[in-house]
Amino acid sequence: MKHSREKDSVMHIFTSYLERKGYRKTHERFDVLHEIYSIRGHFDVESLYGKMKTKKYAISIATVYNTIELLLECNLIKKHQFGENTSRYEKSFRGGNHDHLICTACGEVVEFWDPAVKEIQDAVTVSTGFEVNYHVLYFYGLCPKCKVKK
Amino acid sequence: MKHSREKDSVMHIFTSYLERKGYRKTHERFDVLHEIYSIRGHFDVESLYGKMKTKKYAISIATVYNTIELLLECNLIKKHQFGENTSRYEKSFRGGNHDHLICTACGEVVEFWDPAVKEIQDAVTVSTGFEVNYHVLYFYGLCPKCKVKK
DNA sequence: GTTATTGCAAAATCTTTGCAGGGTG
DNA sequence: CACCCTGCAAAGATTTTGCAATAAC
Repeated sequence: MKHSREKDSVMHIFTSYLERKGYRKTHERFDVLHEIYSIRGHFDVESLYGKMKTKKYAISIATVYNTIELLLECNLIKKHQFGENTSRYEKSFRGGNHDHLICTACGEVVEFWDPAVKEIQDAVTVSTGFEVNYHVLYFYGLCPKCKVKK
Repeated sequence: MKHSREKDSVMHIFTSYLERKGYRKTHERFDVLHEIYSIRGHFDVESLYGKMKTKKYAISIATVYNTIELLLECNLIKKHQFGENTSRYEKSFRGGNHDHLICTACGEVVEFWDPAVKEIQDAVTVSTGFEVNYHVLYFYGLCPKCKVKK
């Protein structure tokens, strides 16, 4: 089990969140968080659960769903639904604010970050009264290579 | 049955699409398109199907799903998955490029439009060389009511 | 007439729920 | 030692599929 500053940070954030809410700090919850922060890129519940079963964690799918709910609440993960019927998630600690450009021809994904997204969020927060926790922004189009081909 | 230029246009687009693909022009398919273009805002399959049953259209849920698939292919509707387990759709013919705020507690969806999204798109276009065709932007959080409850 | 499409119901998939037992605070 | 959380399995909800009957071309 590799230790990293990132993992220590998210464990701490999760601990604080659980304490603030009066929720219990069960080892299952930390197992899920640990496992998620070992995954690069996106994952779905099925693969996460399967991975944990393989690693001999004793955990049920119900608890995985339960924990994911908590991690969403404290913004340690992001939920995506790309049009399939299964939800996908990704960790969102530092780097959770990047957005994506997707090439509809070859599928290439490029990440970018623009501070103006935060400005839009602030404006929308004021005008609608929502409390925004996170966002998802995708630009779909053609990457340079596919643009040339066409 | 009200006639509108918009409906005539989308019927024509759909007809052309079906012909080009060699698909059959069944009355069920046009019934679904007609019904969808009578709906303001978002809808899900359940409500669309229920509405059509009430209006005494003879149609099955399987055919509704089938037709929605075709309408997605020819860009006459857009599919959204706001975090609930049911997909939602909306017509997309000259639908404007509005974006969405989604309440993660009660599922409420509010539309907004901010010109800065286009500015980000232009900036990203320049810096990455992508040719952007369309985008999706969701802000997730708590609506005013749920914010108070919490 | 051919054959894609429909309707029905059953199946498949993903997620939630109820409840008894176990672990946290 | 109270009661929140877990695991299990069953239930729910949405979407897909298989197949005979129907209708478009």
